[in-house]
Amino acid sequence: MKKNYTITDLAIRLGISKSTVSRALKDHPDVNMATRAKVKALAEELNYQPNLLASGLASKKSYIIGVIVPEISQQHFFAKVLEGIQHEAKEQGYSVMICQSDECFEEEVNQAQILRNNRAAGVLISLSRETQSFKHIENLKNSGVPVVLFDRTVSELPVSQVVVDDYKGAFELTHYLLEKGYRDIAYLSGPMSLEISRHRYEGYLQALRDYDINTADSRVYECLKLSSDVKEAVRKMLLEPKHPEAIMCVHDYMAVEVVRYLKERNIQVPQDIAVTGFAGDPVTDIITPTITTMKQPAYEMGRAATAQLIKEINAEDWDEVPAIKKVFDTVLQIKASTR
Amino acid sequence: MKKNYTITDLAIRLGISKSTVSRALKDHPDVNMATRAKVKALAEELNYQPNLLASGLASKKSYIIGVIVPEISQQHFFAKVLEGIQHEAKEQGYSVMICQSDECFEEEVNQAQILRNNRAAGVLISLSRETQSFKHIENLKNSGVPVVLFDRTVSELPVSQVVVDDYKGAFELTHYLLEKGYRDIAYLSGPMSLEISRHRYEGYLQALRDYDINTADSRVYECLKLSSDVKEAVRKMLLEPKHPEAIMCVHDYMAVEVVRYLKERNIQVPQDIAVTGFAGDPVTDIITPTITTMKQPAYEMGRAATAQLIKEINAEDWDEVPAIKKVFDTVLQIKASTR
DNA sequence: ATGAAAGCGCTAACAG
DNA sequence: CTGTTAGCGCTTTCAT
Repeated sequence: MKKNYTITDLAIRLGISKSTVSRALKDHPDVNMATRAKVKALAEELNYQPNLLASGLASKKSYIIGVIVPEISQQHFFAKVLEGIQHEAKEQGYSVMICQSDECFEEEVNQAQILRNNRAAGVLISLSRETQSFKHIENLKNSGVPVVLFDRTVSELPVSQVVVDDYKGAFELTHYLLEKGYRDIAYLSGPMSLEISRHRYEGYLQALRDYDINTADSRVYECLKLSSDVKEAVRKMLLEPKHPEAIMCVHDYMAVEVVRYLKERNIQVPQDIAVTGFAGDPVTDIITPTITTMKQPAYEMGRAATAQLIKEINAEDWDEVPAIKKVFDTVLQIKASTR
Repeated sequence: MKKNYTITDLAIRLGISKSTVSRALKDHPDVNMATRAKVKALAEELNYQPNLLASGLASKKSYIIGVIVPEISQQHFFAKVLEGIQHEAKEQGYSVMICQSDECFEEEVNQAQILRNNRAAGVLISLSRETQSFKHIENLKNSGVPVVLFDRTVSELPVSQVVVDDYKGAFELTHYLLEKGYRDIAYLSGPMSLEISRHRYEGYLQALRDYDINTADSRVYECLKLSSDVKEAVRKMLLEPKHPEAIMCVHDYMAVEVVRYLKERNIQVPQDIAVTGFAGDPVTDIITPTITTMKQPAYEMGRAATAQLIKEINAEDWDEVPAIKKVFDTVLQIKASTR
């Protein structure tokens, strides 16, 4: 088991001081070309590996970006955002520490603390569906750790945010259905605790209103747990005298559930009932029928959030970089689940 | 912006020494109950947060487990393994630092180094498809960082491994097809650079041999890049005088591609050609027809790999914990893509 | 049961 | 351009 060499080791072998070694290694300007070369050569030879704990401790800087996402295995969106985050971070010399809250508030708080204790330079968060209190976010900021929220955010929070225009997305999607002649459009909402759920719902409502449709009549179901809630909601709809002409879902994975359930019940999509999703998950292209959806630019959101975070990390000396809100547009993808 | 309190701050306010505070905080046995209580109370009050960089540096210990996966957005398997890893790690008091190699060797080496420089306590790796050299893994071990490989491993490496019996899985799957009467079974392989690809291929071959089928005749295509390779391979098959009765795919995502392409060409699955996958990705239940596959216990593999890693981390004082190889069985899931 | 002191590996003034 | 000197915040003998 080989020893891990330190700058002191290098210094001794070269007969120079630690500081010079340290400077040489990080290409500090005022260090003689010759010595720099010597140091680097030896470092290479001995396979010197800097101890980032030590350097972080001494410099009070770190190159780790923490990320907290609700989950990664159900929603392709998050996986794709992570890809964007990692690419942007890497390009700017940062590493990424990914944590999952499992949609659990307590766990989110926990992860935030761990990230903070590991002295992450900054943290990116997409809120769990349970999150209603934001002390953990304040704590981070108060400790000097910049935070950028993405996708699942809370507008009022004084932190930068990277989102999609959920209201507009849902509005446009509903509008599209209305133009196509659908009138009786049911809506499967996500948990109203999430701002994005509320925004999408609002967009849906407004579009209906623009068509003078009495929204009081429209069927809206809030689905918390996945599969069971969705099936239950659809089952109820089908019991009513007249089933809806279309079912809008707050998320692709719900739309998938709906389509599967309708198929099970031998109801044709879109002939009998149309279905739409939201997110642009690849699965919407795989299922039969393919599902009309609103694509979110996940990868770009990840990059943007990270770029902003790093900006705040760097600017931190002169504190108070204004919190920005970056809003991406969604793109309507018309597929076979609507006609 | 609040100050981050240190144990020194606590010590001064309580009029006791740093060491006592340190001990009290980590429930060291020989520290008076009363003082311990006082310390903890103050820590709570001031919202003291330990600096893990400092403690890691001083103790030469860390509670971070590094993970390197090829990617997370395409294969549900990896996302699920990560879930298992995180749960197990959390239960044992570890945090997880996830990195993606993006199927790129250079990046994998890079991430390994970053993890090492951040003094990860141990590292879990699933190899990129490019990886042919293993110096980065030796480097980790040589630096005293235990490594456990999972899924994409290399048997010869002297490190613990957590895998599925790929040979057996493919063998059984092929056997199942043969029993069902299929004889002309084409095979879409993954990159032969990966051991799992080779093992699955071997299992396929052996099953054919057991049925006295001339394997020289069987059509095998190695697919490297996803979509294009798969389509090309299937296109070729269809140009031949007689198309295969079944197409086995090394992975569910390939099977999905195949099914989509066959549908595009108006070829019935399974009536004209049967298709099978491997992994047990949820998408195999969503696509029409649903795809027969071999389920891998991803979550359990994640947990097992992590448990083993932590065992090695802890045992490390008395070095040379024997490297183990944990082999999980796969489960055949018969669905609509075969009859 | 507690304190003093040394040091983990590195950075960063400050001198020269 | 380079060396000296202090720490960063915490752990850990070794005394007491």
